[in-house]
Amino acid sequence: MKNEYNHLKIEKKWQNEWEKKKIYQAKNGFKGKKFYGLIEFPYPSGSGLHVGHIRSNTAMDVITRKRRMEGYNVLYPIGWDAFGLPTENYAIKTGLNPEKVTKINTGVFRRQLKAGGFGFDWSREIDTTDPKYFKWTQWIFLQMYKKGLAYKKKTEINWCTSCKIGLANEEVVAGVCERCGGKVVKKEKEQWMLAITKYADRLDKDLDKVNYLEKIKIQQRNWIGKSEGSEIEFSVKNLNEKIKVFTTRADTLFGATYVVLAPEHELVEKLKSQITNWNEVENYIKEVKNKTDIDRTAEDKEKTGVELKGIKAINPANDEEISVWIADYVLASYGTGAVMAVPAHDERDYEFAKKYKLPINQVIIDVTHDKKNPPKDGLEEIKRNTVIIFLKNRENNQYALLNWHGSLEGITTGIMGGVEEGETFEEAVFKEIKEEASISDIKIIKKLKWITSAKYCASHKNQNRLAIACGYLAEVNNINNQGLISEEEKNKHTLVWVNEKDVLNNLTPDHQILIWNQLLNESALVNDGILMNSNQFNNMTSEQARKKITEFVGGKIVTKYKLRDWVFSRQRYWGEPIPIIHCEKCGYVPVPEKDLPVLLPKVKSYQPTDNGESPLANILKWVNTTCPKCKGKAKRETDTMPNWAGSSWYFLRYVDPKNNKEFASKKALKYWIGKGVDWYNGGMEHTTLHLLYSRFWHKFLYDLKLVPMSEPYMKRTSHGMILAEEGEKMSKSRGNVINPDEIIKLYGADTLRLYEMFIGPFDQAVSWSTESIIGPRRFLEKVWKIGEKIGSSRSNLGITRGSTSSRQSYSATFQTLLHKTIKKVSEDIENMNFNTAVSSMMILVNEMEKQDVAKKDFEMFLQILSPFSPHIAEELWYLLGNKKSIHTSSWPKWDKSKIKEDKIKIAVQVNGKVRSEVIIDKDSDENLVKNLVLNLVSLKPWIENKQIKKFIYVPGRIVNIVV
RNA sequence: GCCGGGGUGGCGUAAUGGUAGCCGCGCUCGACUCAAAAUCGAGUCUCGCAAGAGGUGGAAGUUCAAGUCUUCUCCCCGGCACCA
Repeated sequence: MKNEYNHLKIEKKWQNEWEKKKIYQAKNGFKGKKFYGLIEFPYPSGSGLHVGHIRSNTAMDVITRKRRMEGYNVLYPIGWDAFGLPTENYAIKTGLNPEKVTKINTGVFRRQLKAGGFGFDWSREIDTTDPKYFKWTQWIFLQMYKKGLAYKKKTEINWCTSCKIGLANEEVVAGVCERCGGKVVKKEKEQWMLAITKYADRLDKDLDKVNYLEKIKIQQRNWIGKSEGSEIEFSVKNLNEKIKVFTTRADTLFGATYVVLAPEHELVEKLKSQITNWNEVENYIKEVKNKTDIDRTAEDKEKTGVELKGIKAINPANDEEISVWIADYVLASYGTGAVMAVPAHDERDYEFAKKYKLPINQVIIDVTHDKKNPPKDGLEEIKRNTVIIFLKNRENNQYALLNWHGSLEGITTGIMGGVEEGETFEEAVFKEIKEEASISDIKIIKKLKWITSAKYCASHKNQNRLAIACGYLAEVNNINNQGLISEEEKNKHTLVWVNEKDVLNNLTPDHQILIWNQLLNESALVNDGILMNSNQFNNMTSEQARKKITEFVGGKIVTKYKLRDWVFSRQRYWGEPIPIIHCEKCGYVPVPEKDLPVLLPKVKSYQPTDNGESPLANILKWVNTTCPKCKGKAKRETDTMPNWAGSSWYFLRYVDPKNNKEFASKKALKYWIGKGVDWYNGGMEHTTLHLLYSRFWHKFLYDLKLVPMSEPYMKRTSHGMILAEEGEKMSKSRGNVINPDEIIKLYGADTLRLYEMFIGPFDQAVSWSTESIIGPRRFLEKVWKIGEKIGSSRSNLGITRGSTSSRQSYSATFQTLLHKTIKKVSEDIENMNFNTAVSSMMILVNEMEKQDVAKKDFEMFLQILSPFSPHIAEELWYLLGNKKSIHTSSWPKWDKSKIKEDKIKIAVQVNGKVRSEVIIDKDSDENLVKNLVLNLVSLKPWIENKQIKKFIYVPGRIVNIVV
């Protein structure tokens, strides 16, 4: 009798069985090889598990299941990152206790994750809102405080004027409060900060030690934003004040024609009495307060600013008097909060200078290295002044270009030539147009503001040339006056006229493309180059000049980071209380470690206060306390920690989750995290904040010798999101959320897991498609059928039909495929190419359907399937007579000898087009292949009566014949 | 705007620089059925009767050979420090 594949029955059955047998619990003996696989623990939101969780959890589940079968002691833990805004906002709205809400939500998540069949070690479940857990979050904060890494600083928060509540950036939508639409302003508040910038250099440098995806390292490095630059002081005229600027382009100092301060810069207030247009300045500062940093620096927005009239600064390089401005594109938080503006060589300064008609002085000559004729090492460099002219015929808007012949064949340029001794640039323009186009009646309509240059090798003269060029736009007054071009010039080049839009398609030298683009649309020259208009520094390279000029003006070379210190305060209820007590006499006093954890008080209302303080500030019974030092009256800190706190060290707690003496024992840490977590997978969206924060905390703990290694994670990979069918984010408000419960009920967890592994490349975003799930489901039904057939067969071999000879041919072809598949799936899992692993198993099963399969071969297939679809694999495994779980069996090894193929089919191309195929021995030599190929009948029409210029044979790959 | 990623059939996608479209969905036709579903078989990039030609967002380039490498350009997605 046949059983239908009933996922409901077998999935529940095995989930219970596994829990009973504890097969996924990590062994605690601290012996043998171990593997710690980690996923980001979920935030238990009210909307339940997202299908995206299933994707990332399954991926690490597949990896850890494979490791377990490879004999590792595996730790694959789970927990809840449960403090946070949504729960608190829900509590404010409903009056329900956030603790209760969290209990309900984690209950839903736990049930859903269990239904997914994940091999988590549930005995180590943690919850960041559990006092036994956050006691240690507070404890680590106190260690930071003791080391001077936690400090108070005035910063700005988003303040909703109508809700009277501090808002997260996310809650500010288009400048207004997300919930009430009220006006949002910046409000100053003293907040706790963590000095992550003290670790900036190590956070950057130590990325070399770890195995993170390259794009993750790049993003972290960019976020940390290390840059070498100079600090230079501009004195304020007639006043004993200095403006310190940070710049990475000290080489352009002679071109600094004004200075810009951030509107918040302290000097602005200081200079108030000297500023003659203070009203205007003050209004501007007010306006800026209502903008976010992103709005401020976005380059598509027009730059704004106000001059500080009455104030002048002195450029220390040339002692020139320059104006001083405030503008919102300068941020107080980066560098020194002031910049020197060099409009000729910085896009933003250029735009600003154009708008406010400020002087623009070129000090760097851009140098283009010709790619076709690059300068050669060791040759003499000859400098030449040149003109490059784009000549326009006004009648048809066409431009004259020269197609060069001889040694310059293939090159197309504008009209060009050298400026002779004693000749002006303009004279050279007229001369060259006359020589090369034989037109004398022209008019110069534009001269390029910048001088640019090109370096190339003039190979016929065996010298390198530096052509210093001036670009011109000229117009023909009267084309009818065109004379005859001399024979000599004709031999050198042909004159052609092309439409404006075709100039770029024809023009070949990069240098001339730059000049053309600049003539049409002038913009700043931002590249390094050679100095000009810079007195004794002329002709230096930018790189040399940065150092020399910084020295010359008494500045210093410094390293700056974009990374800012971490604002650690939240004016919220649902977070870890910051364990600090304010005593009027003693100042800030840390809560003694024996008094940890500082618990959240039980209250009825979670409404924030109306003065920007946390809801905790209203609970006087909790706030008022005694100072641990002087026993006098004192108040508790009412700010709580951000949700990032608990997630900065949670992976450490998993190794010893019930320890109440320390956050984890040394022994457990050494065994499990001796060299860091083995493999941490998470979302790209966590690359800059969570990942960096937890690396920072870990380094701090390492410095206290509390963890054995300076980096927390050995390997970091990332998953892509699952979007709704229409390619949008899934969200309640859009109503396009897929509930995994329904999918599991209808198709089974095995199918859902398999589908999500098959859906597309793991690291990329993909759209959900309920329609497509049927594919993986059909696949599992086929597997079920084949398994049933083999299981019910009497023969141990599992072969029910066929003669001896057909069995042999079965052995040869099928086993080759089987072992290739084992190899591919094994390797694909390591590289997270889950989609192609599933695809190759589908190919194998399609083949299995066509023939009888030996039981032991089918068992090997079940083993490689088992990490993806653990329940059905287990069920069939037992059905075939096995007595112990498939998940504790040994991962199958592929047999190299079975994969090897002697004869291969390769394509034969003629001029790059496939014209035929040929079957050859794998290691045939070229002559043999050539002989075989040239006599192919199917190739005759393509090579007959043609001369074979080249015969290319890439062993084992392809043949290409060039005729 | 800055930083990071991506663009290939109707759809999700595959392809160490070497026969573009494997695998899956959908669709078409056929078998089974009174019928439908399920299942099984055949087909499915475009144009063309065919031979063949064209084709991986667009333009140019390197190469015997480009989806893959280089430059430019257009479009889409993620992050931007108080969402997690």
